[in-house]
Amino acid sequence: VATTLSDDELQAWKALIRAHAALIEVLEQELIADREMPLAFYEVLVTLSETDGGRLRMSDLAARVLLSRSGMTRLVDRMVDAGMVGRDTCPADRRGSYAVLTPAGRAALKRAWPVHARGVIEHFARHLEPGEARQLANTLDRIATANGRPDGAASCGGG
Amino acid sequence: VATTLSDDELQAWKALIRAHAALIEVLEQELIADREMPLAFYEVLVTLSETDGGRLRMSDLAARVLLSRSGMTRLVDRMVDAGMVGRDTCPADRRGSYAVLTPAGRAALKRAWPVHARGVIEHFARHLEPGEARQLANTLDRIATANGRPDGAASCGGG
DNA sequence: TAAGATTGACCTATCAATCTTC
DNA sequence: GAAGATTGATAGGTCAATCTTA
Repeated sequence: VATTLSDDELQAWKALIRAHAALIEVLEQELIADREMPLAFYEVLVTLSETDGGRLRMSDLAARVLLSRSGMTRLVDRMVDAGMVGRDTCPADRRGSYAVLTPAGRAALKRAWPVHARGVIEHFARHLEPGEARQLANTLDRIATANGRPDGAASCGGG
Repeated sequence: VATTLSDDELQAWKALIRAHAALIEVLEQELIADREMPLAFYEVLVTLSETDGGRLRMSDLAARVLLSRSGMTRLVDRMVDAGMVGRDTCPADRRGSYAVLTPAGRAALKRAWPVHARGVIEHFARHLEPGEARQLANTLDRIATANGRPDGAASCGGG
């Protein structure tokens, strides 16, 4: 392992910070402007919609959306108020609680998804040259995995 | 401009989110564990140290560290409490206020920098193959710049 | 009237403690 | 006692309003 940071490496690290900040900011603004929905809501809707039955235990949901458990409790509170998800107890383990997509939640996702996809194309994918997307995905996935966030799920602190 | 998102593009975008989250988390934890300093303090110390005289107007500092003006006021409040920076009025424009590195701030940066650099090597640079750093810096800088965050400075909302 | 900085009100995240169930 | 979820206390951020100076 090298003991010094090359200029390219430092530039890459700084560019990662800037690119991330810029993208999150613009995508969130567009989603709020078009659909009055914060990115956090969108992430939860997408994550639930990818599961069978549109339901997930609170802990699992928190891990996939990179949030603490208590943070997820509060995020789901807000989404329940907005009518997008419901809560459901699980018969097998009565400690547990499910977050479940409501029909309104599915409808909201259906409307929000084109807005988000267009934003990702416009602000991110459009600036990649042929082959760069694959290369970028490869590199960043390797880094994420090496630091404990493989593709499928993730662990996150919180109580 | 394409109207659909390829799988590679979507994977790259998701990997960017995960890599960023993982890196920020581990680097912040290490800096706090070793130096009891949050990453935000570190960024301010580095930014000030790169200027002539170790001083910068509050607005300039906010722009470079990607924070709103009010956010920077509060961050500097905490750093003044910690003894790392001071405030100074500027004689030319008495509306303005400078944040200035104190000797203790310079000393804190001197101790924190090796910790941070080691973390960036260990968790980021170490996983890049030869040439990848340059490629990554190039790609991400292009995206950041296209979205309004060129290398030098940045604009940020806030009042 | 506008610009720089701060303050007030509020939002959303975390950590630690708590409640319920296993 | 341990695990899932929630709640209380608190940290740190934004926006809108305010104060001072240009």
